[in-house]
Amino acid sequence: MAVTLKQVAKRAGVSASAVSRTFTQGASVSEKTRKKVESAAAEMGYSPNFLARSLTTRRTKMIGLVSNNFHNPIFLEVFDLFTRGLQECDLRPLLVNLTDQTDPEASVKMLRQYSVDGVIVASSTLPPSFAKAFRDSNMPVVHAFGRRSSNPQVHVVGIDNVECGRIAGRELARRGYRRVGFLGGPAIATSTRDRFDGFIEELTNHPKIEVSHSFATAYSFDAGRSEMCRLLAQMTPCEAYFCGDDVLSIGALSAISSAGLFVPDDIGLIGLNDMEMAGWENIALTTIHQPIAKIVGSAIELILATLEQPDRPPEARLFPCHVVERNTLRPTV
Amino acid sequence: MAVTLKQVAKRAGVSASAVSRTFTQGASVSEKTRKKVESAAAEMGYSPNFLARSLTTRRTKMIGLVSNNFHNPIFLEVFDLFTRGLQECDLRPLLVNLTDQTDPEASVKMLRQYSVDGVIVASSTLPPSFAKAFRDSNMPVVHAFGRRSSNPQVHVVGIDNVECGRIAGRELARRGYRRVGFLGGPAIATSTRDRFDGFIEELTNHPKIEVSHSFATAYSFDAGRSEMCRLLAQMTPCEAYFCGDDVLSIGALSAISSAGLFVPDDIGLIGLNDMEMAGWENIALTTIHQPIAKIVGSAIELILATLEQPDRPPEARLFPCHVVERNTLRPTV
DNA sequence: AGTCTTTTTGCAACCGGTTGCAAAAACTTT
DNA sequence: AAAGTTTTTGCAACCGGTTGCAAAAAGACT
Repeated sequence: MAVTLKQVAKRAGVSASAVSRTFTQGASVSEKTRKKVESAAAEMGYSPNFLARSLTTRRTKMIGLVSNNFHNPIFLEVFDLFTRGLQECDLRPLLVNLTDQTDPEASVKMLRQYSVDGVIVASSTLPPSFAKAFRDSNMPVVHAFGRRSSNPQVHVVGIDNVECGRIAGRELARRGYRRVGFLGGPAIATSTRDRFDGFIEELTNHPKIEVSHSFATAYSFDAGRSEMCRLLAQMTPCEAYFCGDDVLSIGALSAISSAGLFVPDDIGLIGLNDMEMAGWENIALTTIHQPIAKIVGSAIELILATLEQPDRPPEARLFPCHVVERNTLRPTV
Repeated sequence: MAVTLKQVAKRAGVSASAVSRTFTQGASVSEKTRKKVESAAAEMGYSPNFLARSLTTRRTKMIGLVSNNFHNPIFLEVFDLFTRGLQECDLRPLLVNLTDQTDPEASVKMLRQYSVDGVIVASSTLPPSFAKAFRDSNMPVVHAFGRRSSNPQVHVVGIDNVECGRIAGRELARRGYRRVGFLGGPAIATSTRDRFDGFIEELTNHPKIEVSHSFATAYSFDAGRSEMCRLLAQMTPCEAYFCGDDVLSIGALSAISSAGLFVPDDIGLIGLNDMEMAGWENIALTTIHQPIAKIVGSAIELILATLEQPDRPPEARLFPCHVVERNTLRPTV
């Protein structure tokens, strides 16, 4: 059906190689034959078949984009940034939705079968071993929003979740809260654990502050809401909570107002991410800003570099985060 | 690097064809050679290269998923459903983010170069001609969330936007509002126009109701918020508004409460989509439910059918919508 | 055991391109 | 004009598979 190189060659009265060369960067073709080929190609509506080409060049310009966060609105921003960024580099994202499955094997196999040039794992909940499975199968891989491990095996781009926990702890202490809580995401998620560790660590510097914690079942509105409902039903809820991320915070916010309480007067809340929605005027969440665009940009940059140089030693790029003050924490005392 | 069919053939002591046949459905291989091949393949970690295969089979099992709605949270649900659904059918989504570009040419070319088996256009704002460009280039295509046109050229799956406009009009009339407004999405979007037309049409049945309208610049929170701010600054805002979609409604909601007004007491609001967020307790938007999962499922079904039978006549599948009552319209009089 | 069927197998051509290599063509230089 | 140099060209092999076809092997039947 589609026009092939050979047909163009015939029409232009040249060899197949000549046609191929006109369509490959930096190949040697005279201006004269190039013109002939180009006009023949234009008349016939020819454009080269990338997959056939990839067979010999060993480059498909496809990147596997693997994620399991399809319920956190921040990931729409993430996908937007990734797809735009990749397209600008002339790469095509092959999207893989892991749903609930956390075993990399099937994805590794599938992405190998499609010969993707590299893989970006975009998830804050998957363990480093997940990304490593791609590496072990000889694919360039970058884990975006991943966890930096002590001896890194794959490229990681993200934030220092432990430090974010500290920042949150410091911020609550600074505001004079005396009973604070950690309302985390799923307890198995690496990001949750790290944020928790940092939070606890920071608050050991403030021995007078009472700290408690609990975990929601997912990074989602509903999970945040129901966990906060549970907490409010207890004898003594905390004065302020550090929520695992913004969408949990928004769920918590909803639970609090349903209980007839007010933020920040009755209960303080600080989130993490600074997703678009956190800035919406009817939410106005005080939160820790995660520089998503930088993370995504850097992940793309890193995957590109790794395509050039596959055995580049694994690198961890962590970006600093900062508090964005809005209306869910009381003013400093 | 990767293991090839030939290597497996050698190891198993059979011909290349034998190996190929063990990995193709319904090919004729004896149990004995199949076993030999399978164990050799397992030892060497072989799995067939899909792209090389596609060269002869003319099937890549890749589907282009083209969208321009990366700022409306409902599209995260849409992408989740599409990716899951396609994966279940053993198809891979190659994601294309159109950003602001509305010219299909580049996407058509690119997806042809990658030999995708079919294309799903997921957008409520692109015109039918966009999807048609793929059809014209001989690719099976389904336009999800698209507009049904009088003589359909491509498959369309979605809702009847005109009817939705009518439903909204009817609902506002039923509640006894006397001055109502249409706060639409971008005026060029087909969905906006259709919803508008239906709304107006319905309200001509109620000559005593005053109707006005305006358009936001995008289907986004900010656009909804600023348009509603503008409306509230006018002499006489309406008693109730039909917003182009939920995310616009939520923006409008925010503007209203910033102005110190209350919903539904001072102003009524009805949205469209019934996205997850509309049900969040602190939003509780009365809205028209669009059956997204059905639309996506049906779009996938239709693209599958079209892969089998490419010249299947274009079909329009429109699903009925209904009002979901929450807290943003006053009770019926 | 010999003949006829059916199943399995390998050969070779092909899918749509790229690329090393040597020959041909186009320039330079003397 | 001949020789030397550089650029352009086509041939043929290859990338990793699939598939039509005819030959070989296996099974069924006298």
